[in-house]
Amino acid sequence: MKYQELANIIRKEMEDGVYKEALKLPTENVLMEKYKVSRYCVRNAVNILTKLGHVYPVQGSGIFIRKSRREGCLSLGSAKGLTEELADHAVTTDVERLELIHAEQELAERMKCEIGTPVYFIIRTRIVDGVPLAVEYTYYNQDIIKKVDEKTASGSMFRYIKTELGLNISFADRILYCDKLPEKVAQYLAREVGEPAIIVEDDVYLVNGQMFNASKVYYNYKAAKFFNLAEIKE
Amino acid sequence: MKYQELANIIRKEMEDGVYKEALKLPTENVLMEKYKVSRYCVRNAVNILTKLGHVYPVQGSGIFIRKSRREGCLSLGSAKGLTEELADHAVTTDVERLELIHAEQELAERMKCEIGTPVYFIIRTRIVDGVPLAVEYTYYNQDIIKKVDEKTASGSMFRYIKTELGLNISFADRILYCDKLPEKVAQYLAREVGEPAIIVEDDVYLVNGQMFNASKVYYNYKAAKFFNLAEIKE
DNA sequence: TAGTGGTCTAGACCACAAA
DNA sequence: TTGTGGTCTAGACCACTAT
Repeated sequence: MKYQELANIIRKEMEDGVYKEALKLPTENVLMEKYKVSRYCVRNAVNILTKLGHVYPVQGSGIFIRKSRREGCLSLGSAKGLTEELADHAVTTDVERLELIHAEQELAERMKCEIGTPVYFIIRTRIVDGVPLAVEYTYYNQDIIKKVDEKTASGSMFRYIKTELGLNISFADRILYCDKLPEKVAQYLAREVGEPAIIVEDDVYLVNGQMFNASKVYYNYKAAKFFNLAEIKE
Repeated sequence: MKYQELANIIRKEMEDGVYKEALKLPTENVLMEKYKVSRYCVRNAVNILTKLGHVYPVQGSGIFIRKSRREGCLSLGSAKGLTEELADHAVTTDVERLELIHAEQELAERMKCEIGTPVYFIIRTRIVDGVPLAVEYTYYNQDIIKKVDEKTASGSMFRYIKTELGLNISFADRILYCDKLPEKVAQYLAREVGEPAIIVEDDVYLVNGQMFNASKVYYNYKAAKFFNLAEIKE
């Protein structure tokens, strides 16, 4: 995909401060000329950067660089796993539990699979720079994710699924709410029972529309902030 | 915009159950033929529906209808104000405070305006179906939003800004985290001090890139859930 | 193999901002 | 008035799914 690569290139240039002076990207015409691509590619690349919150185009005026307040925040609009998202930090993982179970009715419904489907059930504590950040309760459909062992579970599951298994992840349904920290989770996080906790539930799908993963993650409310870019149309 | 209208039409048809049987939308070719538009329009319309989480296209296979778990949730990816978002419910608003102040340094920085700029400061309690859902602390740049009175503040500010003032809202930076409910907010929400609360901070921009609104909203954790669609690319 | 959505091109006109 | 991004068209080829 030319436009995805172009987006990466421009992103890199922005990080290197190439456009810091101008506060803008070059015009579409200049970008077309510079990278010898059609306007379609340029506009798609800019769309990607816009969705990521790096720029905003203004009709008649230019493509402005945005400085958002996302520093230190986890992204709600893109999901690539904690390991990649916090690549600048030391992320370690304690696998508290890893077993192959069979989906009973409720789980089968959530995971849109048959009752009795083999499913990996994993509990992990994610520790960032020495501080417990989150506890994940997560399920993987074993018909799709054939093999998970302690070693893979202690690393980046997303990377494993993409590069080792060659599967293409597409999108995630995400529900977010707040509740009091239950006892078991409080222990994993080394915090007090009844404290506030942010809870994020994800349903994750492949490009072919198959759901392969469901999860419920409790975040340490002192350590976790989230960022999102909301569109307002019409 | 033809494709925005087309998206609305298809959305309407989906609501009316036109494609319920097939579980899919018609193919791009059929949609082009049916609505006499180019492929560009069809694909843009489908993109809108995809971003809203209503469909997902699968290469080689079709455009599938999605049933997400968003029922009863507030959207994080689109921001159109509580009044519109909860159009099915009875939303009432108590204006606790409304005054015109002048931005001191900290506020001026956040709102990207000069120190001393006149700014409306508003506190509102939003009540949904009789239950206090949220308390908003919000600031409007008076250079842009010329006039706010008690009456407008007790209704939909977004609708007022769009239809009365004719301004085009574009996007919002959104930060979300969790904390213990402070005393004053607990009173407005009629809940206990120290309970969990979801806090959402928005910076809202016009299409010309001007920031006109900053807000901090405390949600009743028993009543508020949020939904978002996360993309996973590369 | 036929049909689907994904990528890409070239070119036109429109709406808005800045000079 | 000029230059910017926004919308729209027509047409080509690619990648993937179904059969």
